Amino acid sequence: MRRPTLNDVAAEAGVSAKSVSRVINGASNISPELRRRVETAVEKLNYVPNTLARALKMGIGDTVGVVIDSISDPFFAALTSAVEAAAVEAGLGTVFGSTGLDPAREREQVERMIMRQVKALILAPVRRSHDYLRRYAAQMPIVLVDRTVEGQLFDTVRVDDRGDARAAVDHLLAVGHRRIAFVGADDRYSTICDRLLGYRDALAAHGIEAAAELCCPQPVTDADSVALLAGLRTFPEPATALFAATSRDAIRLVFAMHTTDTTDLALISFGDFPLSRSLRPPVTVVDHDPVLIGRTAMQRVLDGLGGEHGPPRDIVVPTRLVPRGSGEIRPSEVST
Amino acid sequence: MRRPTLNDVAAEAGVSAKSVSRVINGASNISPELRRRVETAVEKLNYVPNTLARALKMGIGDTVGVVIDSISDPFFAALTSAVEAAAVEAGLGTVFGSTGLDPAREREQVERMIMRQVKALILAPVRRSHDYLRRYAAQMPIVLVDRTVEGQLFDTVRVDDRGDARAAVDHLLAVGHRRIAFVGADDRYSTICDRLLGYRDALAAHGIEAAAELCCPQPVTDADSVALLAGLRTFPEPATALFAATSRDAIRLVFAMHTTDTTDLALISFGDFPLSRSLRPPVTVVDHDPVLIGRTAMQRVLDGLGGEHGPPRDIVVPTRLVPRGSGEIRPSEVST
DNA sequence: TTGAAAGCGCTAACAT
DNA sequence: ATGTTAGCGCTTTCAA
Repeated sequence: MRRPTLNDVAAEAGVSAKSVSRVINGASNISPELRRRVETAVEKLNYVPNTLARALKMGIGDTVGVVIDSISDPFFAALTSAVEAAAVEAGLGTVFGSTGLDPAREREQVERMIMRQVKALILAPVRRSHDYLRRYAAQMPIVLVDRTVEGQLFDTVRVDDRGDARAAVDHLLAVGHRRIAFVGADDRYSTICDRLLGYRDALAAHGIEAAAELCCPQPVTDADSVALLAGLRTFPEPATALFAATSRDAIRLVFAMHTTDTTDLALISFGDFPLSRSLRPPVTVVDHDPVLIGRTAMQRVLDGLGGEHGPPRDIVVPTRLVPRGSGEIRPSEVST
Repeated sequence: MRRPTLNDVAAEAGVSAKSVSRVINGASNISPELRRRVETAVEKLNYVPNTLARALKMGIGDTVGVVIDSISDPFFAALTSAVEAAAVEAGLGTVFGSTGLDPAREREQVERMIMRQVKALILAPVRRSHDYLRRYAAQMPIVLVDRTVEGQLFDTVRVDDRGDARAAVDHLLAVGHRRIAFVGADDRYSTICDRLLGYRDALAAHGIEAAAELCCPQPVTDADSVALLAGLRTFPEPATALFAATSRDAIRLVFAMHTTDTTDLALISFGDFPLSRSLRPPVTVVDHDPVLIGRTAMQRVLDGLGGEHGPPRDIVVPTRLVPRGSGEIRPSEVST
């Protein structure tokens, strides 16, 4: 039951511990005879080196920590997967932790990572002060993803939520819509707040006032979605277009629209999703690519590990507005 | 840049290392005065304990390893998330690794886990011999998820792929279909092979021969899906129903069906997916719950850690056939 | 209640 | 080409 150690192997092979270490790590000057004996012993005992001890001795591990909202969120799953792939390529391991959007748990997870001696940290910060993070910034590269924190203290990789949302709403305005609902408002996410600002920017630029009743929180249940949609259509001046703050909101809206046989509302989703092209009409989306963000973040980590020590950079990756049909429905086509 | 150690804290506080250790670990017999001084020093130095050293000393870490195909596969993302949640509750950390379906990489990842002294291992095995795993089974609990390996050597948590697929195909047969296509055949997955067996079981029980041309590999591109669908409908005896081996296949089929305005083919998906209810008709699915599998696997891990040492168990979690419409289309409704 | 010494498994420095 | 010594940061005896 006890795992064999390097010393066990040394004893078995009748050589010194250091010789075993050399063989394991592929040092150059080793007699074939010794190598053979060590390898036999390793095989016999099922020896696997203890990374913990090695990391302890070396002073640092060879893993990067990734702390995100939830691994089951498709956006973060894809981001995380991209980070892992890039890490594997760089010969690094990855350790994940999820915050569940709880600031206390974020800190807990980050400190877990530090305890594990991670070499670098990639973090999707939860809203709140991040002073506690600053002290670790001197010890290792820290790259924020998806969201910023106040003060531009760390490297950040994200999209321009405000500008990209504005562009999407501009698109709806250009088609002729004036009553555009924002669905999925949620204070807990700074990204969503920024998208809301972008939405307002676009309206303001067209001299339209952002009506409070057109700004809706995320529908959570099926009944919610249906009620929300019904509400939006029964105002004196009904909504003719919907801007979904996240693909999750878009998916819920699609459900409600299909349930109620609503096919005459324009819709743009911030974030693509698997079946977006298979709906009728296909859904126009802001393509918000998590893989690109993950890869870029890992690149920054490697730069930092490579000794680059410039000031924190705010890297904004571009998105594309992908018109597919749902965002091009004209208000005149909407039956009121 | 160097991280402060327990000894640094001891020096700062003017006490012994062991006293610091006691405070950190919340030992009982400590004078308030000493505790205060240590806490001050910890705060001042931003000390975070080194888990590696602790784990080394203690002989074992406090994490469980999870090795799966890919974290960006929604099924495994959900499974993994459930494992993580259960682990957090049990005060354990989790380390993930993905295999990308490569047997060599599977072994690499598993050994990485062992090197990190994980306390237990949860693994979605890739097809191939798993003799190498047996030697670790004595050292820690190993629980296989989603797929078995030959010989019933380890605890396993999975669904009855064969039986559940058979039930789904039985459902189509009961509706009256005789030409049912199996879409998504893939030798690399034992689960999919089992589903194919179940498909054949159902047909055989009805005295129907499984036509080779109705067994299709996974469509990979959009063009593939469309061509595949077109092919299935142009046989002398066209397919009237589709059984999708995975939700991924179902999603591709839905895309092809919508692209080609095909609404008169029956479809059942093995595995649910987000928009399944929003399509028209809504998609009938075999509900294959990754969360339940993840939770159950973690439970087995905890049992094993708790010292339970029975023979390996093969735990089969149930699925439900959820009729929503697409699986109830009758062959007479199919225009040929 | 607190501290000193020993050692977990490994490797870098220095022998030999 | 191989072995010896020492110590990474921590905790567990055992003393005081």
